[in-house]
Amino acid sequence: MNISAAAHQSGLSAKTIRYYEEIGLIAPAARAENGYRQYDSEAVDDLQFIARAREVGFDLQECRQLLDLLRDPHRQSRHAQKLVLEKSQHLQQRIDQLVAMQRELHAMAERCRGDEGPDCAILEDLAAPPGAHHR
Amino acid sequence: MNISAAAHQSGLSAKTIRYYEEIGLIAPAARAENGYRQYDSEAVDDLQFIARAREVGFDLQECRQLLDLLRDPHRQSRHAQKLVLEKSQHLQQRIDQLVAMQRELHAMAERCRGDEGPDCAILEDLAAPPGAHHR
DNA sequence: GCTTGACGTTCCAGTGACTGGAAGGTTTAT
DNA sequence: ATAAACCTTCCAGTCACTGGAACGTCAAGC
Repeated sequence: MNISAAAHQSGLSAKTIRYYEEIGLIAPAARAENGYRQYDSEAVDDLQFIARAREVGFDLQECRQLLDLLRDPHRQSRHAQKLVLEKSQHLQQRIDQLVAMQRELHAMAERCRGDEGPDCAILEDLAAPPGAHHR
Repeated sequence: MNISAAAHQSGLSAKTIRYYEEIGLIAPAARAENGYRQYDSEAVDDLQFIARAREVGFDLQECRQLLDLLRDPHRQSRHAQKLVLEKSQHLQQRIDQLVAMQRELHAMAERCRGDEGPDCAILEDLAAPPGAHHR
């Protein structure tokens, strides 16, 4: 299987697969006589595994750890669970942050008349946020 | 006022302020005789405006637009509102994404025993996500 | 006057996870 | 023969900084 088929099957781009190989996240692909990379179903499994881990929010360093666990017959499932739990907590924090931002944006947009005139609650808020105290 | 005082007042780092100057987001600061950058309260206002806009999720390109609006006496508040509304919608999409990820992580962690053994629902899920159909 | 430490300056490199593009080789179909 | 759709490598750029080197400046204490 050539790289673009592997890309299609894994949902990654060919560029991304080459990049993963370059940084050593996956083993160098076998090569055909013409120099083209060849992928078998095991290689595609790895790519899918990574794609899936990326989708749920793991960075490449964490993908590496997960792959290591996947390949380790003596692994302990609590190690994987720890990774997931930590990621889940970080994600929750990030979500809380974004929700707070979103609320502020929403509140700003509400207070802005949004007309042809120059008076704008948004710009005022950004210049002197509500709750900031003046001298 | 030297750069570190301006940094303190705006909540940005000195590095970041120099960077903003370098990319032309803010006007080059006045210089003292010794070459040190000098900031007056107007300059600090700009920095605070940017810091605030960054906090609610605007990227530097959008900060530039907001600053342009702030400085334009003939601005129309609907332009600012449009920026905020679009940002708010993007943010909501991102939040929805992250919440979906978080739910999946949570579900995975729940199903994993998290013990000393190698059997791990997490790694299985990542290898063959629930809902994926096999050949 | 000397040293020390905390400032300030510039410039260069690196981050993460790709993405785009150039310049070229290969394969397949027309 | 030629076009298109692949593949290859390598280099540069993205975004918003951050770290560090190498150097100049300033204020305080001895």
